[in-house]
Amino acid sequence: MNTIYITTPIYYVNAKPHIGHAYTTVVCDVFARFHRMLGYDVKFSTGTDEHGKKVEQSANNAGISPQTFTDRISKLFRDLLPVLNISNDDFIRTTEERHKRTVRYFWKKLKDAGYIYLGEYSGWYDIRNEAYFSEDELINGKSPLGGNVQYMTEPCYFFKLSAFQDKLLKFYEEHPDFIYPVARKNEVISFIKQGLKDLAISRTTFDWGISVPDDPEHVVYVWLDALTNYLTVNGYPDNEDQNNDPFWQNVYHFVGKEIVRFHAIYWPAFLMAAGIVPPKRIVSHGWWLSEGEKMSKSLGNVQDPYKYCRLFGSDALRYFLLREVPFGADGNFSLDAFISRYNSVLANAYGNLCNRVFAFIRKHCNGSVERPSDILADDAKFMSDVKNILKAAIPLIQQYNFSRYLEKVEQAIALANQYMDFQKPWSLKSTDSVRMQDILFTLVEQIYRITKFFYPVIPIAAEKVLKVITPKYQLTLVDDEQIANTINIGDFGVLFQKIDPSEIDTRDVMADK
RNA sequence: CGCGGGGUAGAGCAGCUUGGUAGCUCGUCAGGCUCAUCACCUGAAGGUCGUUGGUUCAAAUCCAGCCCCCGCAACCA
Repeated sequence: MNTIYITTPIYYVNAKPHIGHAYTTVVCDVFARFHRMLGYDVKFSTGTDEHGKKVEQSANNAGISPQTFTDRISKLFRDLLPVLNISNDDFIRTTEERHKRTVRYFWKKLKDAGYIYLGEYSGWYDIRNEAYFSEDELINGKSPLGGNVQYMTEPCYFFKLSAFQDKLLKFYEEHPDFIYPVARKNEVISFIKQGLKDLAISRTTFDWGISVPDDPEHVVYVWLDALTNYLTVNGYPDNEDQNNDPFWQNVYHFVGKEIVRFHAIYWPAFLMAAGIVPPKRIVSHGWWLSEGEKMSKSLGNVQDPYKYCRLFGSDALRYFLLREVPFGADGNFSLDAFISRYNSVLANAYGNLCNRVFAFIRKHCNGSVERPSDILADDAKFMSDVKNILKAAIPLIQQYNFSRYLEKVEQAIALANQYMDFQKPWSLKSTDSVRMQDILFTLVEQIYRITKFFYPVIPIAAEKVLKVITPKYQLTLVDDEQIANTINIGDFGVLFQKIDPSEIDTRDVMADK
């Protein structure tokens, strides 16, 4: 059996989830559902990254302990999952015992292999902002953050990243699809070619982190801590032989473009040092602007995924996120565009198609249609056109091209509407009820096929439709499944209620300040 | 010479890897249908594909320069 292990990044608990977090998670969920339908054994994880100085400070500012603080924010991320209808198998928190154990084991592994050494970190330290800067970053003798600086040196563990420069470049060459898209890969390569310095992987200036084995003065650098979550979820180190693990061999890390470097450089280097094969794919997506501008709290334009789901349903948000922007590129999230796509595709084209066909069968065929004994040329063409379009859609998902995949699904929907208009079953009510039923059966059968392809993106609506057609529907894309020879259509309401733009205001969907 | 992304019909985008009738959604206009969520179907108008030059029988697509717009610049999620 084919296996695949799909991960979201673990989200930093410094702020509550916004549309960007929802996006990454939804992308992974669609990818996961799609692969399940293709018969893959899927492992799909997400979670929260909870250590680090920023979290410690935020907790202090809020007057609560870091653990209480992270419990609170982590819950917001966890609670978003059912709201978005996410089918994850695991939710990992870096503050969990299982993870701390993995990180310490992994650290020792790197150390025993000789890739960790104790050294000194020095630089210009901004005391007020607790951050180091290099000489050329200083502005008029002050830090870029405006604080006074002094030259400081502190003990620090380093990872011998410099030893991996050539190995990484060789690895990319041997695995040309490792980083998607190509633009990001080129960035990574040019970054490495500038030269890799050893990486500081411990801190002594704060406590909120996983203590370094045998040296509790230090806590593990948050990125080393965070990246290791992918191993924790996969059962490491109890399941130590990751190189022969079917999930690890097929792990896809979906990430935002801002963290490609950590996943495509540091992470493979850490793994190589520990004797574990690097992940199979780093798949990077772009960022969302909000109403044409960078999302920011001060502008008050942070799009709130909870509010979209509450107002329009998770299917609608999932559909919009995947359809609006070509995967990999930046996109603009606007309420107008959301409503426009929702109305034209979900309500008008697809929802109305289901409704007109099902309502017709209930009104004029006593709710039941039989498989036709005669297939006319028009029917055959319609069926094969739909089949060909849907078939062409499958590789698009495997290329992460979600928007073009949905374009294909929409093309198939348009074909069905065209077929019905052209065949005019309503004109046959009193003249040829057999032909009329044949047309409707053909339509239902194609709606069934199309809906299965729509399922990974809009699972709730799709299951409603499939269930109306047959209670024994199968969530699979592999076989050219035949539906029953008799179809009974039960009660069916409006699938996607149209949105009246005049009733919705951007204030209804922005996060509270 | 820091790195990267982008500039295609009124709006928003695809197409560029593998050169060869410029496509989609919304909007506009004109028809059709009346099964359906005033939905659906057909047709039309509208683009010298940022700019200049080059390669080629042929360039939105390849190459070079230029002009705008937008991100990112190593302990930072």
